[in-house]
Amino acid sequence: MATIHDVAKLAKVSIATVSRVMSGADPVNPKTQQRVLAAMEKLNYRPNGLARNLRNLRTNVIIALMPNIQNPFFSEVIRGIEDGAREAGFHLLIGNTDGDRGKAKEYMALLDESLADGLILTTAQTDQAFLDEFAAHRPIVLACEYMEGSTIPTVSIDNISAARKVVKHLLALGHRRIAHIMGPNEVILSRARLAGYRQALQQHGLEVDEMLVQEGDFSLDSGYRVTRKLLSFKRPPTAIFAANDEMAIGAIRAIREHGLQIPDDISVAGFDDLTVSSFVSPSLTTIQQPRYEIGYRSVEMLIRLIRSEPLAQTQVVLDDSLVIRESSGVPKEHM
Amino acid sequence: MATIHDVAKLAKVSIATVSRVMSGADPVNPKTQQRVLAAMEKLNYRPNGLARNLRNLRTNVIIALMPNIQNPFFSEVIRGIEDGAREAGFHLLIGNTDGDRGKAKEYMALLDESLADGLILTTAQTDQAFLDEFAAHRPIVLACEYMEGSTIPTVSIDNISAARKVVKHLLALGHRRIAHIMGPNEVILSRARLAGYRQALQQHGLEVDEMLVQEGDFSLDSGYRVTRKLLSFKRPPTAIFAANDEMAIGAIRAIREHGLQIPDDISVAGFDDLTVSSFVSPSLTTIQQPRYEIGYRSVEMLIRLIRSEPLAQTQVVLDDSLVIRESSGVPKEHM
DNA sequence: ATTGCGATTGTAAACCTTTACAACTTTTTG
DNA sequence: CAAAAAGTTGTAAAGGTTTACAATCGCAAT
Repeated sequence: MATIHDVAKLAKVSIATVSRVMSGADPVNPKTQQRVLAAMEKLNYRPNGLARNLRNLRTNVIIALMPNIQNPFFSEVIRGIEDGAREAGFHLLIGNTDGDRGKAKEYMALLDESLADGLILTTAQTDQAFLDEFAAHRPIVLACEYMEGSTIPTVSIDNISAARKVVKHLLALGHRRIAHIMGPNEVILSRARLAGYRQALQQHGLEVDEMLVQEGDFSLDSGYRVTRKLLSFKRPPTAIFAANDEMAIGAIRAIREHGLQIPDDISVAGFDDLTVSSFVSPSLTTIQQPRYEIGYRSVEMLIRLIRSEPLAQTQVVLDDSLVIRESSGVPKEHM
Repeated sequence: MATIHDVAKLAKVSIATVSRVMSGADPVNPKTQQRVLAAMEKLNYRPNGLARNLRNLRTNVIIALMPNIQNPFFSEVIRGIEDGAREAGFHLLIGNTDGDRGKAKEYMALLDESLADGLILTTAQTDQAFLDEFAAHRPIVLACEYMEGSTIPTVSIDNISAARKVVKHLLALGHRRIAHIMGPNEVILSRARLAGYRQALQQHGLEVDEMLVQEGDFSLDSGYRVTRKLLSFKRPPTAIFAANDEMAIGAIRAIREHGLQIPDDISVAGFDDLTVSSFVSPSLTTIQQPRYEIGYRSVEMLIRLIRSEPLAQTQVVLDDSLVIRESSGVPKEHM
């Protein structure tokens, strides 16, 4: 591999001049520049990024941590992050934590080893004190989740009000026995959506039947299993609100296998509006959230942090919207 | 940030000794070691990875390039890659190309800038000559796709025979007008699956009706659109074989909207066996391929290449299997 | 006492850039 | 024509490691 010294020697200039030709920061005599460019071409010279990074103490790498790449929700967020990163000249390192805090910490350590410039967390398991401490001295942005009482810059929707919106929709259709399939309890997001569910019922003067709140893990399969359980009750729910679309699709499968019609016998609503949700049958009532934009805005903020530029806003809340499709309808007794 | 010099000074040793304590390669007097460890602890020392990488001319980063992170097929492959990489102490940089060759080349350039040690391509657009040349001097593995006549190490299934298997299944059920929704023609994989489709028909003594071969782009939506077109024909097909599950799910939607029953009026088969494919209604007949293993084996090979270790095999072909579910059945006229 | 050896540690170069500063050349100005 | 300014280039240090090689020390063997 040719180095800058080889180029300098061939072009009969100093290495400083070669560097200047590359960066374009300082003026270089056009003739000299030509010689240098010719030499670089001839030697097929490629600057060594490691040396450059060491000198600059910058890597132009940002890390995005997510609990599960497989979840299509996150892959759209990633797209936003990746596009934003690209535009600013950053590369994206993706870390899959599988919800494992140890893995997450491994990735976080890369910041301290100068192997990455910043970090985006798409799900904070609740080690809030640790996280706050960590974020105090390092560029970090929290995407998708809002952490009560934290000062970490955040981009998300208002999960509580969004969940409330879904449940109110079901209430307005006439449902009274509405179940909730929540995500893992240790995920902040899950608890926020559950809170919205409770609020809607309470505002409607209804008690929450704790039997109707069941925990899943955001996977298709968990939605399927939990729904079978719900259907086995003496008084099964007339509507199910799942904390994400995947679990809702699992629920749909379980309901159909049970010989019931959607939405005639039972309504289903999800959360996230995955692309597939408008293609499944019945198509899914759900909350559309600006996943791409969440990613894009997060990385924008992160890069400002990295550059020590001031943030206009430290907590960004984006709009969501309820998308009503075939899976939710008036309950039977009301028809 | 404390450096190795600070640690050395505090522990009253040379930087070489500190380095030795970290690497554990050379022997160090236990007492000295204790002093050094204490100093590191006290200063909260973290070695600078950039400096280490520059010195070693290694980054421990590998890049995985894919056309589309959003495709759930790839996210499972990524998991395999990521796990394999982690186990070997490598980090994974994910590059989304959007099928754009320019973006792909940008990522590939990172190898020449010493910012990554190796590359896994999950889809080769056909710039075969360029790719062969590029791979000749750099650690590269091709995952998912087999490139005819290339010497680039590859891990994949036999797409031709797998596609043949699907079509033979449909033929065995009695179908004669079988459509194929292929992937983008410039993707090798798409052409392989098309080839399998043709072979199966020919081996059965049937002509290929070129009207029944339509091109999609692997997205749900393209499957939907193409199917509407197929259904508008005077003599629509009695079965549709889509080159991936997403297009198949799009096809199902279009067929239902058209008021037809699956599989009574028309059968559908996909390719990939996404998790969601067993949850949609009707559940999908498809080809199961070992996505995780493809990723895992690819990275294994790549790391051997990076370490200049010999490869036992340069072209690995893994097993696939046909999964028959609800979406395929006997055509009407045969019932 | 001398020699030799193993164990341990230190010195200094190398990895390849970027950039502050100095130096030199050419042009402009009075 | 001298002096100042502008334009161009070079020198050398710095960024933080790893490691080949040399040096030192203690101790056993002769």
